[in-house]
Amino acid sequence: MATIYDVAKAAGVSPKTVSRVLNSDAPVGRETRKAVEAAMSDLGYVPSNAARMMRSNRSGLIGLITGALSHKLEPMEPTGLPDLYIVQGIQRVMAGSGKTLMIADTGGMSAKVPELVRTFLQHRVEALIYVADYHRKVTFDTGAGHCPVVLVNCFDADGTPAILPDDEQCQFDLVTDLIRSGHERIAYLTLDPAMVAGELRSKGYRAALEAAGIPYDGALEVMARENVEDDDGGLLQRALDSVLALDRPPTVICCGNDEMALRLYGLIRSRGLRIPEDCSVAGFDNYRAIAETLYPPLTTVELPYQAMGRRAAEIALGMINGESEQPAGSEMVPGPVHWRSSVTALNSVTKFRSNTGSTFS
Amino acid sequence: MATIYDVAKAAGVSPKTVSRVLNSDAPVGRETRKAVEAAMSDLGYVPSNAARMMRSNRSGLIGLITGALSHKLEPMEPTGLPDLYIVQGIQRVMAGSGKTLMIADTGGMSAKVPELVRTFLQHRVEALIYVADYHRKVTFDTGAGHCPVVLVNCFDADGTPAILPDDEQCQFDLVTDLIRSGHERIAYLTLDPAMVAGELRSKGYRAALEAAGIPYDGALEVMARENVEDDDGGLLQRALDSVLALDRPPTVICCGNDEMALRLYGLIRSRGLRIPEDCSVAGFDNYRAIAETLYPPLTTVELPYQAMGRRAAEIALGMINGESEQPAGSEMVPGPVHWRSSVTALNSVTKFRSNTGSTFS
DNA sequence: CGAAGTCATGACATCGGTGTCATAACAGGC
DNA sequence: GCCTGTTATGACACCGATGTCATGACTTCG
Repeated sequence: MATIYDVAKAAGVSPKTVSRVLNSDAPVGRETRKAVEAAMSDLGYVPSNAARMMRSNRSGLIGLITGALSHKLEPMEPTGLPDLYIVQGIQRVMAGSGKTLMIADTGGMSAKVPELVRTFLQHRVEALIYVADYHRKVTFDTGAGHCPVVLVNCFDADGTPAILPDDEQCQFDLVTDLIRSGHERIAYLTLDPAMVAGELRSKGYRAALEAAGIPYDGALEVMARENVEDDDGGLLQRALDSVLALDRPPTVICCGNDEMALRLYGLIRSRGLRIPEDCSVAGFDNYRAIAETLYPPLTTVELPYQAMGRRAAEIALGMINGESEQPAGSEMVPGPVHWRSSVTALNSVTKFRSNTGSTFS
Repeated sequence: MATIYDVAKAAGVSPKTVSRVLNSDAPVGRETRKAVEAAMSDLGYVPSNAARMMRSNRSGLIGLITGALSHKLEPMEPTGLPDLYIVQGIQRVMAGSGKTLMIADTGGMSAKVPELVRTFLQHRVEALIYVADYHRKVTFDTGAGHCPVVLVNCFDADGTPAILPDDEQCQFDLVTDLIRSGHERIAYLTLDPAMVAGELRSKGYRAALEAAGIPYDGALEVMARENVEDDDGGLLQRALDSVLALDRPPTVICCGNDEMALRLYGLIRSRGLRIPEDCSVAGFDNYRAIAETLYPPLTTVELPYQAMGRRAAEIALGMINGESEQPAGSEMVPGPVHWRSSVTALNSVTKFRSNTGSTFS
């Protein structure tokens, strides 16, 4: 592979002049420039980033660690691909930034992360972005390497900058919209509260009730999914029956996610109830394969994964440029409520404006 | 960031000795080694790949260019994610090879490819892999840079090594299995033959008939999908009616892909026919969201995208090591037939063994 | 016309590792 | 005791760019 010396010799100039043509950081005579450019193209010269980096100490690389690529990709598995969306968002911002994004996949084994970090540090990446596949707490260690780190869809104990989905705000917005449309008896069939997302969503649910002055009724909030392998759905059935058996049964049932709503549709109908006339249903995730396909289409709320990715990329770039001193800690990104016909309005208000940019479809 | 000189000074040895500890390419005294290792860990030393590369001229990098990450990811869009599967296959092989895979996404704009190639060449990647999103012809130019290139899911005019799905063989296998189960009047509603995949599948269909000694009837092979925006499905309806109206109508209808089969199910039933009793149906792609969900489940054939990715990675590694001189030209990878109940057996053979590793589910 | 400023260019050192060769200490064989 | 061989280590050049400084030619201004 041709070097800058080969080009210099071929053009009859000094290497430094070739360098000046490459970077246009100093004036070069017209004839000289032409000769150099001709030599470069003759020799198929491509400058070496490695050599360039040794002087400048700027690699132009951003490291991205994720497991998004190794997902099973079973299209019918009712799980979105949150991390893939996040990666897309990051990719989009980086593409326009002049930095080169290096993506490394864990292959599903988080034990490989330290090795990948090491490789990235050897390449002197200017920032590291770690994308988790679901909202959770992690420990992310770069060794002693003091490289800017941004966590996405996860957070650690050290206050590393983190971009997180605002599960709480989303659930709050959804329940608030339900209340505005006249619902007061609002059940919530929750995910396992051991999951970060589950706990936050519950908080949002209660906060929305409180903000509206509706007393919290513990009987309306029931765990309906355990984070275990052999969850056969019995938990959901019992949860549904327990809220339907209340003296004042709910007029709407919120689900921990859209998948749960999908199964709930069948259970509710097998109890002889109509959706939404006898019982409204709301989900969480806006997993469109479910939400738009169900009849009636499902009211749900969306976590803004692409936007999270974009935001993470912006923060990483900002840290590189030293703009933001210490973005310190986590940043929540809320997402829109998708209002569909699985929820019926109980009051006379036929139209209302949400404060959260809800969409109607 | 600490350098090898800092470590040397801290350990009271020469930089070269530190280098020897790093690479264990020469004996080092036990005490010396311990001192060096202590210094490295104290300083959080990480060797610079850039500097290392300058001497060795081996970057340890493989460049991967794809559009897989920027797909729309609409889960209900009846299209698989072939290139994402391919990337997974490549990733898997590379992870075990000691090379670092750099993934660059085109963001859907193929015009950005030359720029990405240039960036990769600047990083002195040892090989370049280009993954296309559907089987097609491309031109892929690395400039004068003589870097090994492997194309996946596409091919060019210059005989660049290419890994391709064996559309023809797959369709051949599927039709052959149909014939074995007693079908002789086999219709084929094709994709637009302007598509590479469409043409190859048609060839496979005809070859299977010929191999079985069944005369080809042009009236049974009808184009049912044009590669245009406003394809409203009318073409498919007319194609179906034309084959059903024949004197000897088909006993089984093959579709250009699973999506077409999905729509065909509805059309066939609206004609008052039962599947598979009155008319069997076969698809192409094994797009599981469709094939496994339909009732009855769809017999179809799968293109082996993951395997293609793995094979491409192996070939790239082989070219780097100079093993395979010139793998020259393209390599076809066949995939398995998935035999499901959308096809009924017309003969008395209840069980048969395919020569192509069919699966039964 | 001389001083100062701009333009175009080259010599040389440097970044952080590693390959080559030299050196020193010490062992064993004759 | 001398030669040869092994082990452990260092000095030094080099990979391919670029930053710094110097140089010579030419322009401009007072």
